[in-house]
Amino acid sequence: MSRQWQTYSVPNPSYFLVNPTDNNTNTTPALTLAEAKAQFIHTWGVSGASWGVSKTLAQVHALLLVSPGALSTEDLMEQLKISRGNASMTVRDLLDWGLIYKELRPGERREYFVAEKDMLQVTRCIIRARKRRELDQMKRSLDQLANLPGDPADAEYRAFHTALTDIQQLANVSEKLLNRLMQAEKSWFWDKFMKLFM
Amino acid sequence: MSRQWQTYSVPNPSYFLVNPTDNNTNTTPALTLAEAKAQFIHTWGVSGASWGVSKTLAQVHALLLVSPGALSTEDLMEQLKISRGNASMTVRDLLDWGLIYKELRPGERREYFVAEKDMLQVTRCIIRARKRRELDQMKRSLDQLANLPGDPADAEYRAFHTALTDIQQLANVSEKLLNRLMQAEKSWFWDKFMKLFM
DNA sequence: CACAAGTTTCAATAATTATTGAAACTTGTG
DNA sequence: CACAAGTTTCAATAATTATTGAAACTTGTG
Repeated sequence: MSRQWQTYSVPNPSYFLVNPTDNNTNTTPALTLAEAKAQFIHTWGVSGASWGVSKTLAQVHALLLVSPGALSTEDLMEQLKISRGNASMTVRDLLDWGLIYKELRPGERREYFVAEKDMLQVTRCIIRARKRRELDQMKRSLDQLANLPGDPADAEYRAFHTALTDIQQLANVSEKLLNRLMQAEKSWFWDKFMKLFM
Repeated sequence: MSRQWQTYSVPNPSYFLVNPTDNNTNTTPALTLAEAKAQFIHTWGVSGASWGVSKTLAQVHALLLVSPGALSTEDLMEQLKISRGNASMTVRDLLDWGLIYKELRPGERREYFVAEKDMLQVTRCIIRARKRRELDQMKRSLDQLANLPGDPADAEYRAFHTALTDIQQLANVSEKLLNRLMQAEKSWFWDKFMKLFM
């Protein structure tokens, strides 16, 4: 089993080939489930990195998302080939984001983790965390700059003031939109929202 | 002049103090315009870094946004204290994103750059570039994985398949929402959109 | 309270990403 | 076509960020 996971870090070009161990009949899948998982984890890691999260964080999340049961720190270390320290910190981050939960098993000291599987909920968690880190932080900085008094006849001042108020306006709209998305009920999301926008 | 810009790289705590060169009457601003600009450029750089763009890219963009006229590569280098190579590459990136324009002056070989000042347009450019880099890229990878055939009685397979189709569904909605936002006319944006969401 | 079975922390290090700066290139003009 | 005034490229380096792994810590149990 553990051999199959090595493709997490080094994606294997044979993904795109027919599984060499089957007889190549047209009913067999081109990918085994384990290969597909590995590829998904890789993809999710790359996507995560292009957002601001570390590759490992995204990969742990991906692995838990596609795992039917809960996994322990030990499992994560082994399957993703990461160190104990890394696993511990990553898991803590994911708990903070609200993307995974601890699962305690009676009589066991070891902790297990399950992913939040409801994608709408996942989206909310991500929006909440990123909004706090990026938008709210920025709004605070802008507020004290936008109403700097100055001479409206000065082109330098006008350019500055216009740019800042425009950005503030945009930030306000974004904030409201994000708040709406976060509150969204499943039904609201799929009904009103989807129908409106398509 | 050039001394004032040093706060771009090392934010100066005196931002929050009354300008020591004025007489501290209550009609004088707490910040000079140059200080406020420097602080804005710093803020925008930090925000940019928490998205996926380099600090320099965000700062060049910020500087051009608050500059009433066009600036040359030389101006950018001097005001942001960056190297010629860095300025050249950053400017090219910003041109690619569509966030700035070249301004050619008859009889001069030197190139000048102006920022797109319409924030709605800026938003569109950013959405377009990021969507292409992140969402479209991901969708492509997921498509080939989501319809992997398998045994629906296998919990491993079910978990994988459910997670992937859920993510695809979410990606589709996101794509449509982003497309809508990109098409949005100014009037549509402020009327329909803002009113609906507030 | 000693110990076993875990988890967390954090300094050192590895990996990645951004930046510099000099050399190569481009382009218009006498 | 030589030169001046710029721009671009890219290998070397600096700066930043992620990861390791060993030591410190925690917690439940005999």
